[in-house]
Amino acid sequence: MTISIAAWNVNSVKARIVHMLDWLKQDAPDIALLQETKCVDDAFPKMEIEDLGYNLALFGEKTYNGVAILSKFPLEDIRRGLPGDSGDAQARYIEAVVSLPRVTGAGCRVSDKKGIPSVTPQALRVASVYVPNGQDAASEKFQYKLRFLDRLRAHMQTLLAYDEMLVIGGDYNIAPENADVHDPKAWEGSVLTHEEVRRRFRGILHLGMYDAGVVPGAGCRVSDKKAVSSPAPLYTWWDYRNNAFARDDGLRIDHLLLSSQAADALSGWRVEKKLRGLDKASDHAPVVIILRERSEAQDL
DNA sequence: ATGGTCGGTGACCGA
Repeated sequence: MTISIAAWNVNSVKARIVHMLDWLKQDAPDIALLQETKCVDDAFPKMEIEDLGYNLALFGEKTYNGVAILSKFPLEDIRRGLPGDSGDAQARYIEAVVSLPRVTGAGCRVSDKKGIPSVTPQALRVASVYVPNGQDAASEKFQYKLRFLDRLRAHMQTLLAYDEMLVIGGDYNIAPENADVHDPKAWEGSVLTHEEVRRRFRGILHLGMYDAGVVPGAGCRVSDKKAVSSPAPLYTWWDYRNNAFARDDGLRIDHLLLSSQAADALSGWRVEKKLRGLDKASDHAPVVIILRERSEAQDL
């Protein structure tokens, strides 16, 4: 059994509802981490999504930001807001524990010798994060971005101490390396490539979070156990302006960061680029990872 | 609608 987890900045859930429902039907990710839903929870199109078999955890606000978790499995221990600044009212972080059904053996046993049912929960914690863009390196918004990243790092440190499968996905608004940028020179000094945000991204990796989009020394992971030796850059965001998508003038700024326990289960990573090419597309494409569930043999 | 283009909002702001 595998589990797919997607991160997607939808740029308004209401403007994207048709694309989103098509995607949820066709791609059917088990878990979807959404950003920039841009609506209050009461206005979120819950029913259409629930009808596709998803449980929802929402943290929205009017006009700006807004994050959500969609899950085919039950969600528990839902927490809204990133710790570290009680005065921060922006809806940019939500996390939850996903109860995974874990079928032991070949899946045909009803119970083990103690009579415990064969389907036992396995903890997976997920979070959807929308890191501030920062606007301009000289602006107050950029300082907020840096403080937010410091808080995110501190919170990740807390979560990593739980020693469980952890996936924090979303729009980080950071292109970690020049290889993640179509034209690094043109983006030099921008808030997406700024050395101060790249330092903080590296600081997060140093804690022990793994970037699912990177195989050390090999570039991007494209599918199960097939790392390409000289991969084409795989971007996740293309500006609406300047015909950027047609020129593939993009950046990789959406990421799924994994604890080692989750990274051990990672078997695939891909960008759903076709969604960016549709009419009325979001400016971001979904990023999807595949986790394979632990087998009994690996537990021993 | 401050250049380009979006989306939400409400007579611009944020990305």
